[in-house]
Amino acid sequence: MASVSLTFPDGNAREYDAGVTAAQVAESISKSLAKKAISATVNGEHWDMQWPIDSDASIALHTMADDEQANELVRHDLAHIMARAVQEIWPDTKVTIGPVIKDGWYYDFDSKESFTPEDLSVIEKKMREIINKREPVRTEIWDRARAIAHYEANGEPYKVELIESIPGDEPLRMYWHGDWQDLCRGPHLQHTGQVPGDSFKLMSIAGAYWRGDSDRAMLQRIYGVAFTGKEKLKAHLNMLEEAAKRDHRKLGREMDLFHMQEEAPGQIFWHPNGWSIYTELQDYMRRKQRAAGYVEVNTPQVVDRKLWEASGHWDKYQEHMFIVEVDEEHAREKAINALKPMNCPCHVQIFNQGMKSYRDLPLRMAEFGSCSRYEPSGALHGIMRVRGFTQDDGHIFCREDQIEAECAAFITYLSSVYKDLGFDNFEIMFATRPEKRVGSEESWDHVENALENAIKVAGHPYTLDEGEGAFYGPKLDFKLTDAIGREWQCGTFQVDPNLPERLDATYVAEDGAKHRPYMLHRACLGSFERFIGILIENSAGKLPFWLAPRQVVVASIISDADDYVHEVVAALNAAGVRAEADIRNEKINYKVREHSVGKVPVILAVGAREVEERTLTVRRLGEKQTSVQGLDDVIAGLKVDATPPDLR
RNA sequence: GCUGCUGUAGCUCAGUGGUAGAGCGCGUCAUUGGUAAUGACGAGGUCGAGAGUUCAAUUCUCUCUAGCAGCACCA
Repeated sequence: MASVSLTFPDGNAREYDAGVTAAQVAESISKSLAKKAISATVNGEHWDMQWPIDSDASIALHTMADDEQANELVRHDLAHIMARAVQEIWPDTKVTIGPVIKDGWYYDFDSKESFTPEDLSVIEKKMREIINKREPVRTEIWDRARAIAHYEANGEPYKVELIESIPGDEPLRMYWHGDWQDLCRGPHLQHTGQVPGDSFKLMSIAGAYWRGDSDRAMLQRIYGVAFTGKEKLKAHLNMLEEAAKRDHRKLGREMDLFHMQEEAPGQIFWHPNGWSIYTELQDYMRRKQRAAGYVEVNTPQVVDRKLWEASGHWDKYQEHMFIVEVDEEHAREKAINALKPMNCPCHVQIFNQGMKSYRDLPLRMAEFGSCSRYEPSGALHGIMRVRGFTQDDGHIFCREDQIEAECAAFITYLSSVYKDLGFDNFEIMFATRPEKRVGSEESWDHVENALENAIKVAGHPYTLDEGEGAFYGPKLDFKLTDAIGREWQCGTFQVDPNLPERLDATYVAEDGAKHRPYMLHRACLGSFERFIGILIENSAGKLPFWLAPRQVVVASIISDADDYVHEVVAALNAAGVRAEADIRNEKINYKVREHSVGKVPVILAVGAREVEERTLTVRRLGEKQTSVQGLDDVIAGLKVDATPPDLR
């Protein structure tokens, strides 16, 4: 019999009969390892304990201590165990797919009856029973005809469809957890008892389209989370609780920032506190973009369809547009307009006024552009996804040879803004030419190179998103990471030769002839609405002092201090600090609690001592400790805190 | 838009086929207190909108609307 040489992580090699399984290898080392082992890595591939090894290879055996492999297996086995549990409880249920995702797994089912949240604990209980049976997991390779016949006989049409979409030469692997069987690439654990029964939880039920296609059947998806130990599950559930506490919709109410109501779905009523954040942020952005060489413009909200037809939006984007029909009493013709969903066509109109010379390029045009988009109702989410929003929009009109420098400058600008706003980490996604595209290969080469070079000059790591660019040009998307590890796509940089063409934008070059400029679409925050939502959740409502709507409350302890309170408030306001007096007839404990809940960063308490000594007792949000400081020192310090980062 | 769930006082939520309750908040009064809730009293609701069933609907049914979770979209 042929033999194979297996090399272990410590560098030692051992000979085995060809076709040896990882389980047999583990057995040859020790009984306890054979029991504890969950899988192997063979030549870099995650390997089931049952799979045979036919040629020389490197091998590493895994136990539950190897988090990466253990998580994958536990979650994947739980997907199968859950599907088995569901089919045992509701035998008519048809199974589809159940992949591992971040922190857990899901499985999609087709079932006549809809699952309820109460069903989750029933399913969980059944899953634990299956785990406790410690039934073996086994696997076989089947040919297609047998597999299809099997699933047809069992009334599992989705599995049949899946098999038919798998390339013909690929072997089909079948897995059994006890008697329950599923088509699966593997690997899996050795038996169901290897799944820790106390480290998973079914989370929710939701609809999901078969194969992610909104034209196909709606299935029922059950989500679960799972880890290798119960402490890790607990930590995860705590994190979810923390995220719920930070929810901008909850904080928006508690801090009295904004509200939304039924009469204006997807649009925001900004209250004084929220609008203070908004205008502070906008003032900051205005200074930043002016410093970056932009001119600011403003364009109309209601624009005749003719312009949208010319730009192509009428054709491609109409279902997302608010159409405004004006039927004036004596008008012969009904005017049909649309609220602008984007600012770009309007910016081209400004560019097109008068003759532009190559000397005018690059022309950087910015607008805090209010856009209205009829987003699908299910897409709306607090102030993060709305129908009326304002972009920190900008368009750079330039020549092809200016793209690289403009892109590099934008990355610098964006880094500086994100850093000022408390986000040190962001990721760049570089989306390149898609299959369906316009323009010459040569021009795509140039433009893609320009973007790639710009990223390299910035020295920033990036991820290639191949084939995901627009049909007319490549783009960069900027994703920032918040305080609890969530990612948000905010900034974008897109190269567009198409719209200048459609709207006939030209400039006169050195040769005296008219040429087509490129148009670079770019946004840094994305929209003020979404970005403020992210700021709120990132800071859990404890915004940096300069952005906080209510910066200081001066609270009296006794009414004899009222005059001094007013004096301090006036002095702070004169120094550019948003301060207010709280001279209500309440105890200081009550005032401290109320303003702490309201996320006011600084509370200045004033009693007999402070009046006497002209001092203030300073308490910062989140700190138990207070300190007594002189009036002038406090004002000077807070004046600095209240200064936006770009003005310090 | 699709699947499922939800809509009761400003907020968080109980509850019922015979037109409603709690806590917090709000108002009034008393209390002048030293860093996360002083006490008493009081006001406050077309029970999301419309239709149907019923002697009677906040409760049951349907339609609409808005929100929530996910999907599909996306700044």
